[in-house]
Amino acid sequence: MEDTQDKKKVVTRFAPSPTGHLHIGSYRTAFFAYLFAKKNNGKFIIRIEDTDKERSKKEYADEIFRVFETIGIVYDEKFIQSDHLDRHRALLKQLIEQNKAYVSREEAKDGSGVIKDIIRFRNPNKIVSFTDLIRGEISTDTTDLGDFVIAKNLEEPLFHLAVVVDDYDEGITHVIRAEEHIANTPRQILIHEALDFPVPHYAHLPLVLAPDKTKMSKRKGAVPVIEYLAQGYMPEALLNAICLCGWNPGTEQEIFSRTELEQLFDLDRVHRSGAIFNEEKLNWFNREYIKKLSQQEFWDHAQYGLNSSIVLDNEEHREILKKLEPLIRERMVKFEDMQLFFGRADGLVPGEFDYFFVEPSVDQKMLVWKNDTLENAKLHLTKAKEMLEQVADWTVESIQAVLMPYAESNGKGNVLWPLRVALSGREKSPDPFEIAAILGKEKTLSRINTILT
RNA sequence: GGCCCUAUCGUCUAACGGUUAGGACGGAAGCUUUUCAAGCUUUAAAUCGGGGUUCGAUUCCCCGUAGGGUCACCA
Repeated sequence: MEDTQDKKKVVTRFAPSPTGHLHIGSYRTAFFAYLFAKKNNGKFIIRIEDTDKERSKKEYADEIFRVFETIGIVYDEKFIQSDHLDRHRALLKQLIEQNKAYVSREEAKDGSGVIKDIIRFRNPNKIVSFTDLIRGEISTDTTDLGDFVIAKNLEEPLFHLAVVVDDYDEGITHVIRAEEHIANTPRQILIHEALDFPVPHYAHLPLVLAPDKTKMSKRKGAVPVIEYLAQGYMPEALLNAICLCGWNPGTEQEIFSRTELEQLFDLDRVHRSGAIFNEEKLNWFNREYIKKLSQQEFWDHAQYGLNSSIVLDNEEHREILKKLEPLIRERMVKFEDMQLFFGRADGLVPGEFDYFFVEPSVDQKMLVWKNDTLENAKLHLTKAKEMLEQVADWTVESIQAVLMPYAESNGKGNVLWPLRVALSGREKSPDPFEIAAILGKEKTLSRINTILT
């Protein structure tokens, strides 16, 4: 495991600015930086870039930490950029003293006409090239950039300076960030050189795109990751889906454990082109992960989406709920769907499965299967009732065993449809055997009876 | 517009220069114990265009085209 002494330990970072909710794209960047560090036995740090005091909000920074926590991205260290303001100022001063930057009196760009001092970097106007770990050689003639601004004034250093100083101070070896930063890299390399800091490795990740193939933004309906979590997507599923957007290990495997990812991930298999995040596929991932949950785990999660008073306020109903597990598990996309099945806390929105708890009102016309008649439907129901009364061992299997021969000789639809409707009152539901088994003998028979009388 | 980046099914993607261009999601059809869901089977669907290089290009090079990113006293 021991690396050669001269080989520096890998340190990556995720450096968001807390100016809004972070979406899939940002967390993918974070996760890739994390995975790369893990893969190389290195360190992953998070740095909140809050140099823009007007736009940065503590609540957004808190949200990032909270999402990291629930999603399970652990960082080895965390930094708040504004804590290092003095250091940034000192180096700004140093650059000016060394004549590598200068104070420039200019009219404010906001149109106010105010004349003030800003600090510009003395651009050596040369070709800067670097090897991007994902894209290869990228070179830029920095002459086009001019003497770019690195501080608002002596007291307020800006992004480019702060990033370079912090990356150096925090020992960052690999800057892994989104593609939109490619154009910033030459500037930052110039500052590294001016400060006599070693230049880190860079890897620019492709963008996660909105469905219209442009950069994701709130305006285009980018869903904050915290929102996905709130909807009851499993963190593991979310991360799995995020991770496979722009990267894959070259095999046909799609479901990965965290450990597998930490071993398999590599920058050289990250794509160069942007990708649209496929929410349908996220749904599929989530369902796959739900399937794998133990009973206990399933209910721990399901608890989250469940707030139906009709279910929770009644001991007997809570028992029924437990029996419903297989049915809801195979119908559920995300845990928020518990509300779809069982209604909301206020009881105003009905749940799809309410009939398991409360006797449904049944539309007589719905009882009739295709071209059959209501008389026949009732006849079959009567027969079914008689047969069911004889069932001693009330399980799906025995109920089915008793009913099926009759259904087969009289037309399955003709018999089973009215029975299912009688029990559920719905056009769509699980099959009558399952409903009957969960309802219990007594309720099943009484529901049929209600229809018949 | 300048600079930079990118280009395989609708979407995410696989393919030492040699494959019937593979998989997944989604779609369609069918099967299964009516309907719903699940499951199973089958199926449609792609190498942006033009030139090279080569015995042979999805793959390498060039030119187009298209898309994207970026051009702040934001990050």
